Amino acid sequence: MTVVTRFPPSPTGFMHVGNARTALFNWLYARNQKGKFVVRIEDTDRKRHSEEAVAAIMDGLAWLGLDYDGEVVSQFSMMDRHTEVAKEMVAKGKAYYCYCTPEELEAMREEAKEKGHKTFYDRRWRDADPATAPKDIKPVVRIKAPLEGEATIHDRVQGEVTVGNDQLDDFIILRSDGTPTYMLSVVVDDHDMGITHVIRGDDHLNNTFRQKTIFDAMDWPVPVFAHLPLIHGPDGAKFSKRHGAQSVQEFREMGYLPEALSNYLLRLGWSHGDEEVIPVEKAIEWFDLEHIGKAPANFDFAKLENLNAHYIKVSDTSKLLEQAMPFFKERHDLIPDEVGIQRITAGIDELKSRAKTLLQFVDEAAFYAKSLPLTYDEKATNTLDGANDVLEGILSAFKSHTGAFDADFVQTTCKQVATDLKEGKLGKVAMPLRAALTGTTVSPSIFHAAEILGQVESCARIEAALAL
RNA sequence: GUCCCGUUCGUCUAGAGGCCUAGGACACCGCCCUUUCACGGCGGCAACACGGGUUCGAAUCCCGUACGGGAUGCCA
Repeated sequence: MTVVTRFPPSPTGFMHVGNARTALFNWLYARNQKGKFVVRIEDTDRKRHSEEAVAAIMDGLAWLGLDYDGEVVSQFSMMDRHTEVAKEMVAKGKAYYCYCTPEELEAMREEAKEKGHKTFYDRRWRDADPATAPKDIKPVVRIKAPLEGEATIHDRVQGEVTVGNDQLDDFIILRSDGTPTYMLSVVVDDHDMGITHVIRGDDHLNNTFRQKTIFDAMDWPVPVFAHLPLIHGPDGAKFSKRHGAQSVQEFREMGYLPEALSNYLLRLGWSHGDEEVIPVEKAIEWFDLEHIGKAPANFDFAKLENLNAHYIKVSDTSKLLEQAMPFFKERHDLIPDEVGIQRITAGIDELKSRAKTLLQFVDEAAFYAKSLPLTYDEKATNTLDGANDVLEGILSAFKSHTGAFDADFVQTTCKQVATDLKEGKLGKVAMPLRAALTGTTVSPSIFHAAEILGQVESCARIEAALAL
């Protein structure tokens, strides 16, 4: 049997990291099992539906590298089929029309709550005579849930879970306007699409028992279920905007690499012994349902950042540069030209090893691509202040130099100037040079940076700093 | 209220009755490297929620308590 998993987002306008993780787990399981991974947009609620919202989901999937099989299914487009199934259930005596108004239902719930009972619908129309139906009320269709006994599901994560049937009410499968509810649509679609494994958030665990009654009523095989615990914010509360970021697009904007986010999300709740850094090929090879944890996990930005630093280090240079381009524009109003890119590439190892995010990477690489006049931050200005003797010393040595202009030469020069002017304190020389060359006080090895900038550009930058 | 699920270092986790003096990673602290900030290397701090069982032996099995989370919609 071919495994078929699914990702069924409702189009909310962005892709929540929790959703992203669910998608990732489904995708990994399908790929591990050489099965199929399908995407179905849960757009039956037309009020919420919009093309942009769908696009945001697809964008998130693409960014994370989660490719799907077949066409994206719109649940809305399957509506006739859902309605048909509901009618069939009525015909088979598995469901019935209920003429209660929302107001009546509300009153029912209120009363039950006061008496401390379950706030269930009291099933007053379950066995009522259809002849007594009011003509002016459009009915809903309710399922006939089993009245006694208990139901058990064998969840691959949660284990065996049993709930008494007295906990299930006759929930609505068709609204009074004739549209199907989520509970019906999921089951019909999962069946029709041949979904074999339902991997989703454990907020659906209770719903599973409701859905099972539909599968049973239609005599359809029940898929394998695996309910993942939810992700919480760093403080243990529900993960939301106030924690800094909640959608994958926000993480992208913060300079995280998709590989890092997906590796992080994978380890949040799933493990493979002591493995921490798990490239996607290994993830596919190793992924299973058995090692998914049962406890909810708190999101930790520091650990994500650490993984991100790792993936920046090992990432392909041209790919990294491509991803960094928008950030150069955004943060430095800079579009690195050919020379800039050459210099950045020459210094890429240091740049990579220092950056935790693409934002940091861009900030530290920008000086290579900038042209005069540079802007100097406050610390750089202070460092430059009163350092003209040092800069002049370096400048004259640079200008009269005729051999290879490399890091060794620059370092030797700085040491000489330090000996001559600063009692051998290299920092007193290297820092002003750094400020002059980069406009900041933090950068990779300034000796190496000078080599990359070259003799001409280095001299020009020193002269510019002297002219301040 | 009722039902369901969960609980190992600050955080993510390993752990399937003896391998546990509880392992790894991140964070944190210290040292080394060093022109800055990082990277890197080495070392350190730090946990089985609580109470009862079962067993020769329990982080691992059972029961209870506490604390978290979820469900209880003509939302998905």
